[in-house]
Amino acid sequence: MRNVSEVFDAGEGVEVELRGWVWRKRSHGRLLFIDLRDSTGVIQVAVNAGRVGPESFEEASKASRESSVLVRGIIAHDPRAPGGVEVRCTYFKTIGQSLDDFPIRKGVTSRVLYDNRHLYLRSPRVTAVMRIRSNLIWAVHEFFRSRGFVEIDCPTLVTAAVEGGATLFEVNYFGKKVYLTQSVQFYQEAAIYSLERVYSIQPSFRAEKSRTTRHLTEFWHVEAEMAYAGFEDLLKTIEELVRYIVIRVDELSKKELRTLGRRIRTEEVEGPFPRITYAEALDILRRHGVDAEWGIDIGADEEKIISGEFEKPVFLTHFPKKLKAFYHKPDPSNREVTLSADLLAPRGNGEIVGSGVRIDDYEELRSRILEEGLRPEDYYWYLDLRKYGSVPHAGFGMGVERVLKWILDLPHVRMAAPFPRTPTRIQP
RNA sequence: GGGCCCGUAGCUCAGAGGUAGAGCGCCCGGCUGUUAACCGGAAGGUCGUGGGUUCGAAUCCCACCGGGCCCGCCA
Repeated sequence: MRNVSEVFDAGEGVEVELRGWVWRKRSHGRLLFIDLRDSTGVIQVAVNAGRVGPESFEEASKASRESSVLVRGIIAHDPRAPGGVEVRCTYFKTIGQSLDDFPIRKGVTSRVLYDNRHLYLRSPRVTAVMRIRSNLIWAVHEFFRSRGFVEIDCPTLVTAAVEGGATLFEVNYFGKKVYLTQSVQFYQEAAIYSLERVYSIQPSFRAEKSRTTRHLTEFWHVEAEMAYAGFEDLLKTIEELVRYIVIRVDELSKKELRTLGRRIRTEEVEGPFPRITYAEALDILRRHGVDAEWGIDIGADEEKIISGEFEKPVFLTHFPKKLKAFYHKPDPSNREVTLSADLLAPRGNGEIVGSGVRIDDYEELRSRILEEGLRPEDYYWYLDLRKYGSVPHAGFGMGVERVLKWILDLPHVRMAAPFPRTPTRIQP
């Protein structure tokens, strides 16, 4: 019997030894209650001066919040205890005393919480989110592995942008200017010529000073690329991935969801996800009184209106060429729009996936690079891929923290990252 | 890059021209069934920084610094 979780499942009268940290303490003089926290949960320990030796009682009295302690005692089922179970202490020893100014307390602002993220990480609710995040990553691996995808690790230091617009973090590389990656897409495109179907789970970096509840400057990016895939294959894969991970995370995280008091709305991913084209989206916006001319960007306000029409994630497809990066393949039936799709999460949670069919023809890709005012020599190896046995292919990227924000109803993506990076926060 | 807002005790905030306040936390004392325990007491501040107006500035004005929210950009 080594952890809190096991104690809740064990029977009355069993002797137990626990190691953990003092989460809260309530003293009644000769009786004190300690809420003991370990990696699996929190349980009340009752330290009664009449039942433990004087040395143990003295240690328990002096143990401050967050002290690490060793406790031995007897399991008792008692309705007065939180959760109905407590440990009646027979022996208490402090392993590491804590200073008396532990900064994580009820009522502090998010600034204090994130300035002390290294300590805030100990809170049961944060622990639960981190376990759910781990389950989500696990589910992503399960999904891709079961479908013949190979995981590939791509470089973080790169020389050119993938996205035209997004800003890159500059790094001094032995005197040469290089950048932190925004996406591993180009490297994955190189890899499909041998592995055919690849995926990666890596950090991506965006130097935008985006101070919103859905932006981090460093975020974890699930990306995949598939040889021979067309538009339909692409949307089908994204939909099945999102459905799989939501249902699987729910299965794997029952206990953590109880700790958070959250329910994952698995009904949101049942059945096919609605698909609407950019042109149809404009119609919806006009019905809501938005002056939606062809070519306008679908911003946060527009996304909220559109996703508000549906209760499931919704694909927004066929964006105009000029709104998308140069590598997006035009729709053969209307070359002004691209075979691209963004997935908008329900309840105003915004874009969680960006995807598209890639241009596979050398000349077409080269002329698009020139049209965007970019230099083909910067993309020499990316262009090479279209010279030697090019194949149709498509891929997508999904933001891990954004998915967690959506399914757990988090107010901010920073809650989904252990040590979030934002424009104003780089420590801890 | 654009717009709005906030910096007063360790934390959360009130005070909006007249000599610095509360709650929580810490510390001390009390308490054998608490659930963010409770009760009593004590300590704790050049009011973000610099300048200006005024008999007098936490309070009004200017600049700077730090932070938050929304938008743009995106996942």
